[in-house]
Amino acid sequence: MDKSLAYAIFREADLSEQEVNEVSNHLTKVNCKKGELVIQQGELVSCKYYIHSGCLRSFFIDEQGKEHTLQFAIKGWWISDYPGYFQSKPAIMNIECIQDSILIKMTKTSRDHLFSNFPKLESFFRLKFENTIASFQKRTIASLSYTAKEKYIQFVNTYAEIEQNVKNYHIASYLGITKESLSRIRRDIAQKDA
Amino acid sequence: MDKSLAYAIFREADLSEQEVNEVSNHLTKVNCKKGELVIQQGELVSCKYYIHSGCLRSFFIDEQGKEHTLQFAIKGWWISDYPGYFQSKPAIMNIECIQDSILIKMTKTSRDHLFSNFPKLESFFRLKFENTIASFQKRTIASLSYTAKEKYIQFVNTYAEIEQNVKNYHIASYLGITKESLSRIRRDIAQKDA
DNA sequence: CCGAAAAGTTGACCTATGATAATAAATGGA
DNA sequence: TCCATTTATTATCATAGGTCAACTTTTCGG
Repeated sequence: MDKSLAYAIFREADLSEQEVNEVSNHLTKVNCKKGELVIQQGELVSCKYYIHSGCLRSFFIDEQGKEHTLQFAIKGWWISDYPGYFQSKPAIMNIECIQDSILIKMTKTSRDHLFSNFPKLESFFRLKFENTIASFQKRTIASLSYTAKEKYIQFVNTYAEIEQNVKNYHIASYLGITKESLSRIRRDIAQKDA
Repeated sequence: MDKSLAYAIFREADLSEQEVNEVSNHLTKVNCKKGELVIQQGELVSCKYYIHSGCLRSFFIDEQGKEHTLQFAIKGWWISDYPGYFQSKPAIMNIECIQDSILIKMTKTSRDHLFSNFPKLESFFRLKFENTIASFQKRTIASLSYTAKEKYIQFVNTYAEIEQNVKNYHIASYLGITKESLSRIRRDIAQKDA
């Protein structure tokens, strides 16, 4: 894959030219159309994806057939079904392209190979993981203590860029409420502002 | 600190005797009484703790003064305020000893030092982080799609050992419901079983 | 072993959010 | 540009879980 892309993705890892070359060989560029699923519930998870452009979401479908959005990912983020990816198991969620996107794919095999050869890369991802964990703790706090309205306001403030790229019913399913409830919340907010 | 303890904590890291010695110098054993707070909301977070014995929980207090439990930790687990720990910032939560415990404390400084000298340790924690992230994704799924009753049943099944060590109102606050609701759920389950 | 404090339960009532259904508005392909 | 489809809104009614308050049971220090 194009070296300049690899360089951009791992900028903070401060790789040498030699290292960038090697890493590039393990990455694949993937064009993905709106609506495509790059990971499907039940299928073995073998990759994670870096979003070069576009927008994706991970969601799962419960027994009643309802969708629940776990995560959105935009430019610069990584996304995968982590329980499946880390343990090479079937996905418990789907990952859907919600806008035409350009993705950089990294297989688990490549990753393991790179980790053992380039400690810098392992550090790079360890740092990413730390941020992910901190975010999850914050989201858990929000989910335990905020009302639906507060969650929505926080979401909009924290992820303004994402908010502009996704449907309201996706946001609702991320917040754990129905699209109708979100609609009421939005009306309340609009009224108060007026 | 006692080398055999360090050896046990990092068993999977497969450290050499030399490495165990070095690591030991960076760990401190702490005895902690039931009720003590090892981390307090608002104070700078400088350590994470390994639980050698006993039980702890992390929780935060919202604006209405209500407690929300984020995590429990028993023998073999690590606990900290991660947003604070990773970024050396003030804690957004409290960490309380809910049983007399023996903890092994690792400062951020020690950790950073050890990571740069022992890649094995960085791998060790990277793996832990992966498991943590996978667990968080699963918890998020539960919190988005399960009823209170289902969450409780899953909790008991997943964390039987913890369930025996903590108060019901702690479990309620972990599940995001009131102690009264949990009480009713438990009655329902008991009735069905009878 | 006792009594106070902590933990758990129960009942009556309330409220935020869900369910359903109808409608309105926005979007996008021919 | 138009129409079909998708998305968003609104209204009505239902319900899971919250609130408050009284009461019971358990725990634990003296």
